[in-house]
Amino acid sequence: MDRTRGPEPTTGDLVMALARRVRRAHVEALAAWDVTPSQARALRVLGGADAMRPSALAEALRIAPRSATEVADALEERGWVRREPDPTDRRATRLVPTEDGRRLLAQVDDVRRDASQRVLDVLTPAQRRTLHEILAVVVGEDL
Amino acid sequence: MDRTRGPEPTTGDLVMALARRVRRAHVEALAAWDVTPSQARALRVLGGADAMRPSALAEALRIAPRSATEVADALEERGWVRREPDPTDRRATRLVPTEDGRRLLAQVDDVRRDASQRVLDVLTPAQRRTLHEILAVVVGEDL
DNA sequence: GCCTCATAGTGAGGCTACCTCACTACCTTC
DNA sequence: GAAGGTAGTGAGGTAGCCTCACTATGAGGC
Repeated sequence: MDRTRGPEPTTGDLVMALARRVRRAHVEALAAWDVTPSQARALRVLGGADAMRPSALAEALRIAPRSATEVADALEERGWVRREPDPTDRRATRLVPTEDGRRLLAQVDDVRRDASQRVLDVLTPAQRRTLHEILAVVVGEDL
Repeated sequence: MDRTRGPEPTTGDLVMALARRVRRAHVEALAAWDVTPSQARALRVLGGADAMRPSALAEALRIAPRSATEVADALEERGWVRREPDPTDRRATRLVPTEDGRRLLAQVDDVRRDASQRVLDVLTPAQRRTLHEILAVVVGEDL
């Protein structure tokens, strides 16, 4: 027995620990483009459709609508999305990725893929596959 | 083909997504004790030893020494750890969990375990075991 | 047409959990 | 006993969330 160690970490603890490493890898990898992980995440969701309302973005990202406004602000400021008035509802706004945004998305996606790969490279390919599958089950559709 | 979806999420994305859910479950579960997840995490590490220096805590948690000071402040303020002068080095401080701190740790650990279990309950027991094992390999010793 | 109620987005302000940099007090070594 | 390293912390900053309150607009009943 090793009395100097506390209770065993829960699976939740391990998830959190791994997430911190992934986040750091992403931050580092994305720094060159002046993109934060949450901006990249939002851009990835927005890139999946032609146009999207902030509220839909919020739902997909599982964040508060107000927070979606915030990330949209950041993306707009950097020229990666445009805000257009929704022709069918004058209260609403459509978030539309710009050409720059789509270009960035393509580049950044590879970089992020590499970064998380590096964090996981102590695993065998089979373990990586299994991990991915199990996570996909828990997480389901949206990020 | 579903043209409305963007690139497939990387394993890293899935880890981050799951981590957000675990974090929320923890926040919710711990709210009753006025403990934040990071405080619980630190307390768990501190509970594994009789006394620990802030710098050692920082290393175990993989955060900057300055940030360890911060979480130690929070734990001390709530009466869960004491700062004692290190008798062997007058620059140093020893962080020592109080009786209250150890009691809290015991209670909170169960609550956290339940919370992460709930997030993962769409998985079969075998999948949960596999997930835990694989994560343990990646994360290794420290949180 | 008007009234009521709901909905879309955002300003204001707050929080956690990190960070770097600069500084003081102390230790170690020569 | 001076030089250089180490322990902890004050000051100040950031990302990424949150709630609450507000405005502008839409939609249904009468």
